[in-house]
Amino acid sequence: MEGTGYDIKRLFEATFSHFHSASYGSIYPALGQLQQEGLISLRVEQGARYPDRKVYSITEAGRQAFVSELTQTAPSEQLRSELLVLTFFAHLLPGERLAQVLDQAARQYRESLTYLESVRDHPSHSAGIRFTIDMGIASLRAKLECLSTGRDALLAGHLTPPRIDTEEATCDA
Amino acid sequence: MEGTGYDIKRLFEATFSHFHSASYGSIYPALGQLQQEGLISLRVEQGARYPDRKVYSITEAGRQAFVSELTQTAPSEQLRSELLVLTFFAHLLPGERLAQVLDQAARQYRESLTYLESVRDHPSHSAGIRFTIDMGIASLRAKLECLSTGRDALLAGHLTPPRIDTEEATCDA
DNA sequence: TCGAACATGTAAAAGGTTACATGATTAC
DNA sequence: GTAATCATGTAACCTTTTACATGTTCGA
Repeated sequence: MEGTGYDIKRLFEATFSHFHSASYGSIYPALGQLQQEGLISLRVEQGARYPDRKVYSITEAGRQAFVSELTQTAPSEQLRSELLVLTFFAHLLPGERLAQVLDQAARQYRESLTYLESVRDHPSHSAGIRFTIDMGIASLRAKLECLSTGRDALLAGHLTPPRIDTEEATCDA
Repeated sequence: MEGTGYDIKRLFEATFSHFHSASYGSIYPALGQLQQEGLISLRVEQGARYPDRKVYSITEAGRQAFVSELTQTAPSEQLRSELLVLTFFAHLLPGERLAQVLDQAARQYRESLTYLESVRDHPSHSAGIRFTIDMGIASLRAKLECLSTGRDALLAGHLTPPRIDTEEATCDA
């Protein structure tokens, strides 16, 4: 339960990336504030190598505040998918662009999926972390399947003028 | 292709809700700005009933700008799930709280799913819209399945002290 | 030697929500 | 009569990202 701002950034990129993100611009100020509030403590490592490391650890007060926060707040969930905005207006787009975007999305999903699958069985992972990863995996697989099932219907309905009730995207079955 | 700010809000709530959201605080200023830029035009309906309606329509310039926007930007996707943050730290939480949160999430997912399934086959929906809905449906179903499969493992691993390598969340199989 | 990784931070700008302020109408 | 729906908007606030600024060390 200790680490630097840099470590936190890496943690976000490695383990949180499929459900949360944070940049240095929010991490470093937050660490400073938490320290002032006594929720984390600071130890400076003046290593011979690299710049000074500011290693933060959570305090007992911090742990309590964290658990209290997790316990009190109703968990919200927000997503903002420009991919789906795009497909929503698929009829306005040139078919090539649409195909390109769908394929690019599939590639990214596959990449994320591969990554999550590769880290899933790390023995150091708690059940909670594994569950979190499983949710990501399940969701990605579903989206990939939907993408591959719906792709042709989307592109086909595209070459004809946008007739609304002739084609079927059979992802849902 | 015309409507009021109020209509847009409803559209977001009804059709966009599973992948985007917007509040009046962003819709109304945006409409004002778009109008000044000539991308949408304004017609005021002084109906006998209700306050004046400001009905906006997209202009030809606006349509071009919109398509251009959709074509140029690489679609980003960001989600922020406090539910998964919570499960990530499941070992810190009292079991009751965890169960309550998981069940609440399942309820919300089921509700969204029911809604999406109910609107999916509207004949007025284009293939693009249907695809968008299908992605939502697929994703929700996967998450629900993962929730129900993983729930017991998460809660079971919970009563014992957080031993890390004894339990299995078998959502991924 | 050159790029990636290590390491910290700030300031400005962007983007968004919440809460407020107002008021008619319609359905129960 | 009272709640929901219709309808518009602003201002303050909050959160977050982006871009900047700086410098070392390690591996190829």
